[in-house]
Amino acid sequence: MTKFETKSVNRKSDIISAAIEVFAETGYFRATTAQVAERAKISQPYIFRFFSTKEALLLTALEVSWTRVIDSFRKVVESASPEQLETELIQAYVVILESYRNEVLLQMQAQTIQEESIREAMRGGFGEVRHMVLDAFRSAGIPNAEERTMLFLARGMLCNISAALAMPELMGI
Amino acid sequence: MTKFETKSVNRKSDIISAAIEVFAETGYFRATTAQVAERAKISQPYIFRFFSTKEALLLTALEVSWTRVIDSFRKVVESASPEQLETELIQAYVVILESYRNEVLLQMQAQTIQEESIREAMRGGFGEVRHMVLDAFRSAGIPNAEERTMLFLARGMLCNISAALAMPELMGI
DNA sequence: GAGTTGACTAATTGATGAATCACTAACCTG
DNA sequence: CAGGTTAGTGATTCATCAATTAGTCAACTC
Repeated sequence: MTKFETKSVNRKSDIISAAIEVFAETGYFRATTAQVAERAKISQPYIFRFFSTKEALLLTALEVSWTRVIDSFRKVVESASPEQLETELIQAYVVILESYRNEVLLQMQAQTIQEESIREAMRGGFGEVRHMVLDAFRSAGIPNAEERTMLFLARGMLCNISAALAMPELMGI
Repeated sequence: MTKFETKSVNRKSDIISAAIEVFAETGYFRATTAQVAERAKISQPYIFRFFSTKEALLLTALEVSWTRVIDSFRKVVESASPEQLETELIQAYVVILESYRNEVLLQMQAQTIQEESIREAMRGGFGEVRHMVLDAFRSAGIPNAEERTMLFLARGMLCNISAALAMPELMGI
């Protein structure tokens, strides 16, 4: 592990973190690569050493944000008792909403981008979460697992909006 | 009603309709006023006779889209029987999702725009819908009206995502 | 310690966009 | 029909952005 490699890896994740912040705050299309670079404390062209296009950076940022949710839920699924499963999943999501608000805001933005590569990434992330929750509900012997999964996801999406618009009256958790 | 006034009104609503389409398809920040003008079959500068800024046009487009939902729900609330209330509200929303997809996509975009004027418009629209549904559920004697309203809204938001990402497996209606 | 490699940036490019300006043509009114 | 008003546009402005190029400098290699 040379000094170079270490820096390089850090730079890449610096850029991703900066991109998540700037994209979430400003909006992906309005945000500029110069703003991302400034936040990451590098020069603007240097972003393109790690990401061939701005869109490639967005896709990586989305992957990070979905991994956050999926890993968090997986831990709950692997450890929670059947009775506590749904409660703990909800708690895990609340933690994400509070600690990684920008990642959620970025996912919400990406939901409306009509670009096939991005829609694919979003379908992938959403589908994986749904599948994991559904399997977990079934394994826990929860009746109407299909319906309960849908309601769980639906409440999550309403929480997103509640957080994004600062409407606490919608946060029914 | 002179010929002038009539034309002028038509132009304005032409522009709004075009803006809803173009903003929804392309994304508000990426979409250009030239694209909106082309869709409305007018010149680009002429947009600014009716809307002082691009953002003013967005706000008007959002108002139109919220009016669509609110008027539609009001009709249901004023006519439906207590037993059929929720079912008919859901049906009304499905119609909107199918017939005015672009307006819904625009609302979804606006949910993530961190600009106070836009957040205010979104809070206003969302709040009015919530209030109307909650009152109607209470008037209909539905138990746990608060909770049922939340679930109704939550399912609606999941339907939006299902439609936006083309994930029919999420459409649980 | 000459030469190579890797980290990083300044300067530039070629497009593009919101908004303004200056204008024409049609219409309407007295 | 003269003077004023409305509908509408071409051309321009000034700013901005993603991406490229060409390069600097420090560190490692042998």
